[in-house]
Amino acid sequence: MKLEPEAAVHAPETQRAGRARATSAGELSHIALDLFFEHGFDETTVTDIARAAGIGRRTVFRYFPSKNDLAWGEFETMLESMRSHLATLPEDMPLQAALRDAIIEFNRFPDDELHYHRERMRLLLNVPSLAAHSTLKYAAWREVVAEYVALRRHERPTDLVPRASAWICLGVCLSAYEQWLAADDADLLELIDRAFATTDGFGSAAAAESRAQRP
Amino acid sequence: MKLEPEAAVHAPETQRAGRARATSAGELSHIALDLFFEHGFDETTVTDIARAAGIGRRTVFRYFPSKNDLAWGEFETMLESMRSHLATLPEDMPLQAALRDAIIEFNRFPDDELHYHRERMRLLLNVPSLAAHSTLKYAAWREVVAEYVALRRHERPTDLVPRASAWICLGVCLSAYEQWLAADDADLLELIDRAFATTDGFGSAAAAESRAQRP
DNA sequence: CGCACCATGGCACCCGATGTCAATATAATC
DNA sequence: GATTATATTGACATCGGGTGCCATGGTGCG
Repeated sequence: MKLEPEAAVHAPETQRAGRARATSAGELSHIALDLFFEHGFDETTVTDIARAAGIGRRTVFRYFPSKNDLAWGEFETMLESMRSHLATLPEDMPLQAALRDAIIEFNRFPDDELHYHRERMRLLLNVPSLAAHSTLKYAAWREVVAEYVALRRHERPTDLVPRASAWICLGVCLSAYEQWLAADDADLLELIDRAFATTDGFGSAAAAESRAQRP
Repeated sequence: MKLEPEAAVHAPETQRAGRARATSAGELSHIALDLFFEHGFDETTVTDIARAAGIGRRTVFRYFPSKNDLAWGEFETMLESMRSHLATLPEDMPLQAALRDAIIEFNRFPDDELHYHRERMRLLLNVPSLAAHSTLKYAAWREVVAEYVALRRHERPTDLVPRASAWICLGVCLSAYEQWLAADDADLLELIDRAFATTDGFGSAAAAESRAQRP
């Protein structure tokens, strides 16, 4: 599983002065993940990873800001492609349909990467320190959703509805992921679809009722 | 703001052999929060907190498993009361209305604690390390919701709909909290109500559409 | 009193994370 | 090919959160 060098760096950086990198973020992340799978996340120290990659411990932190980020790999890149995918959707597409489409696309992986992706997600959702760290990643993901909802509704991304929509989308995704990890023959995309349907009627009755009760 | 000794300990523990506790979890949490408010979370070391409380650093970790948990205080106790509140709701109450009711109750605070609660939430939502740690607390909260939804739907708490519902409820709450913190004259409970309404129609169209497309 | 019991806190230690700095390697330019 | 600009690299050193260990100190009871 060879990755393009500099795959994680945002600037393509065709020709640059100075010493060439000894490794790439993608490569380093894979080395770390293999160790995590084999020995467990907490049992693997950054020193172990550095040794396995043949670089210095300090250098690991130059590629990834923290040990946690190693497990997340190139999430930022994926976020960016979701953002641009949303931008291509037609204005007249219903908002919910657009979100569903973008989220399904975000979670579509080639067959040969599915197993790897599954194991990675198993770590991210089950290892406490990783699950904790994930909040920050999810916030970035929600921001993408909120920005789109705000655009479509002519509001600010910080307004209530964009924010709440983003949270709901995240919840839909993660509950689908949880089911996916529990049943190894499940289809992730179909689960996301079903989770989306859960929001049906949710809140409307309660909110209407409440508005009637409190003048 | 004096707290009962052992307020955080589940067993009431009337008379116990052995040395008496030097402080209580509630008291310690308040001391820590005051320091966090004044100097910032990251700038406050556990040693500072221990010194302010007049106890040893090691002892702090005996009351709270981590520095993060100090900021959360007695969340588990609040969870427990939400669980028992849900248990008192009539079976024939619509599920969404029941959830809305329990969540509103969970977030009702006496006026004199509102300011304190606000500052605490501001920390929890904005300090990165606390926001990260919150995932684990939210998971426990969602578990309470999922258990109730499962009970009402005769499913398991790990099934898709209970899990997704719990996520949606959490999202509703947190987006309301965010608005509340941004506008200091806002009414938290009303914001939660409005956020609940956001779920209206969410997903239903998209999901139906999708089911039609994929045989 | 003496005993069992439990909280305390000092100490050493691990590990993740960060700043500094000198050595080194390479690309572009002359 | 030599020079220079630019980055990488890793060896320190340091800090703070978290943990195991164990002696010590306070409490109630027989």
